[in-house]
Amino acid sequence: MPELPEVEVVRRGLARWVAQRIIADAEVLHPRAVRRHIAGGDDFTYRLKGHRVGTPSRRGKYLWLPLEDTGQSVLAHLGMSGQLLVQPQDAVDEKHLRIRVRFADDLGTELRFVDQRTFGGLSLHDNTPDGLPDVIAHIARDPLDPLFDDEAFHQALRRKRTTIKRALLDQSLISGVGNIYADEALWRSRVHYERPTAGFTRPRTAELLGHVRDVMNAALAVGGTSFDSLYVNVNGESGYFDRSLDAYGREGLPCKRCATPMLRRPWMNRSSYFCPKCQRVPRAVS
DNA sequence: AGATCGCCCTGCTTGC
DNA sequence: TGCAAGCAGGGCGATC
Repeated sequence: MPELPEVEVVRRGLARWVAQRIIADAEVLHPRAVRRHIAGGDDFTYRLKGHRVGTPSRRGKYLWLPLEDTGQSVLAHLGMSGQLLVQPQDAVDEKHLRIRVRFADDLGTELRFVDQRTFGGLSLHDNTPDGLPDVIAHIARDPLDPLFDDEAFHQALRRKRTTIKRALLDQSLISGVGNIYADEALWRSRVHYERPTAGFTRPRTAELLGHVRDVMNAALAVGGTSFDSLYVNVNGESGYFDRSLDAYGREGLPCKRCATPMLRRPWMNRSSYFCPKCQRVPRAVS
């Protein structure tokens, strides 16, 4: 499942294989894949035609392709199962192919949005003066963004009446962190997922942010290897998840620090994995 | 107004 | 073996 590192790998692939190409045509094969484009699939297709793709950008789990000289961008979110693939034009359609984009050149490849569960999608939006699609203006900078403000994040934690994992998944506070990286960073920080954020000290916030960055950079380094010349790879089954995770999915397995069996707890209609010894449940706060 | 909850979706896994 | 429930879960809109 794509989180920030996987989306960044996709962005780099698009920069290499799609940037500067002129769109000849697009084809929407499933309306849900463009549900965020309010005017609908035909309008989406019409507005892409004839425009040159600029440099792909990313914030958190969102990425976008600017259309040069339009002030607009094609926004993409991969959701749970989305892939952006650069495929030969004559390759057989994927079972869950949702959108196809053809180019006005003779490179012989096209861009495909493939998505089994259709939680993701593409849409076209005006850019803000910052060059950001307007509908994601509320998304915070991500922890790999040089302009991410650590101190502002710490102060936001102090102000909130919430718990740390909720805060990590709140894309308006910090973006790009999903369930997996949240559990990994919390394990590395020895912090329980239900610890109230209001009591976070500056050193604790700093350590947590450091671990978020470390685990994302480690994933990014591995994810980069799964890229090849034809694919803009978003392969959730690639080796990283099996080899490098310390917490996520390790229910019943020994903690890699203290050998205590790891636990899984239902949390917000999903799961939290943690070590009951390293990550103590915080005492209730009044 | 900030926090919380339910829904969207499909394929694989699990259990009876 | 077959069917159904469970599970994966990001983001957004509704609700309290």
